[in-house]
Amino acid sequence: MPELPEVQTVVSDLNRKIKGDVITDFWSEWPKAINGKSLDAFKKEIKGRKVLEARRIGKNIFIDLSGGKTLYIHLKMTGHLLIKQKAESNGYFSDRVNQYIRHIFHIGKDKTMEFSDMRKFGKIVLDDTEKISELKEVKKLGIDAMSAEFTFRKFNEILDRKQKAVIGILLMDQETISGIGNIYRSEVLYDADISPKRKAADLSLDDRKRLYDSIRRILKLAIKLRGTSDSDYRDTSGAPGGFQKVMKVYKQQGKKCGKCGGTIEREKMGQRSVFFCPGCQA
DNA sequence: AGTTGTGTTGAAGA
DNA sequence: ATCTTCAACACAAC
Repeated sequence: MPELPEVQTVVSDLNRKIKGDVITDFWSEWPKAINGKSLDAFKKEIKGRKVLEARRIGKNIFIDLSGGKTLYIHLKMTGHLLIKQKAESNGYFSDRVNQYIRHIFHIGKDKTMEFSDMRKFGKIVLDDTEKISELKEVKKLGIDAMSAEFTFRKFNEILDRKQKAVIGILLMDQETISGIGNIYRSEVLYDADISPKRKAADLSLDDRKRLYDSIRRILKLAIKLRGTSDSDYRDTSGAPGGFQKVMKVYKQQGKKCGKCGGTIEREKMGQRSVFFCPGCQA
C-alpha cells in the first residue's frame, strides 16, 4: 500500500537509477491501465524520450520526459516499480510480490522499469506536462503532507475549515492533505495520542500542534526506513521497507500498548480498519 | 470451497 | 454539498 513514504522512496530511486536515460520501448499485458490512448499510440509517443526528473505529489508519481511530456503513474494498492539491469542477479526479484509484471519500460541499453501490480488497479497516463497537471485527479489533490508549504499554520487553517470532519477520515482525504493512507493515519494519531473519532473542531491548539508534529515525524521516519512492506509494497530493487518493524498500532490489535499497557483495538471507519489504543488516545 | 478481508480511488446513489 | 456504498481486481486466509 504505497503511501507518501513508499512513493518518495520510489521517486528517489528513479532519480538515482534512470535519470538521463532514454526510454527505448514499452510492453504491456494490461493496456487497460493506460489512460487516454491506445497501447500503440502510447508506445510511439514514449519511445525515444529521455527521463529528466521524477517527482511526486502525495501518492502520485510524475516522470518528466524530454519534449515536454510527463508520464503520470499511480500505484494504487499493489503497484510497485522495479528497475532491473540486464545480467543482474537480485534475490528479491524472485519474490512472489514481484511477479505480477503488467508493463515493461525498456530503458537505455540494458535496463527495464517493470510495473508489478497484482490487482491491476495501477494507472498510467502520458501527455503534455501541462495537461497532466490539469488532469482532474491531479488538480484536486490537496497539499502534500511533506511539502514545505504544509506548515502548522496551514494545517490549523484546514482544521478550522473542516470543523465537522472526523480526524481519522480527514487525514486520509487526498483532496485535503495528500499522502497519508490507512497505515500512517493510525500511526500518526497514536503518536499524537489523539482518537481517530475526534472531530476537527474539538481539537485544542495543543492537540493540533502534537498532531502536526506527529504527521511530519512519522512520515519522515518512514521515508528514512524506506516505507512499509506490510504486504505487497517493495522498492525499485524489489526489497521490502523497514517501517513495519516499528509500527505501533497498525494491524497490532489485541497486542499491548507500549505506552499504557492497554490493548490495541481495531474498528471500522468508513469501510477501512483503523487501529488505536483506547487508553492513550482520548 | 465459498466467504471475507485487504486499501486507493472514482463513480454512483442518497 | 456531503456522506455512504460499491466497483475496479486478485489473492490469502479462514
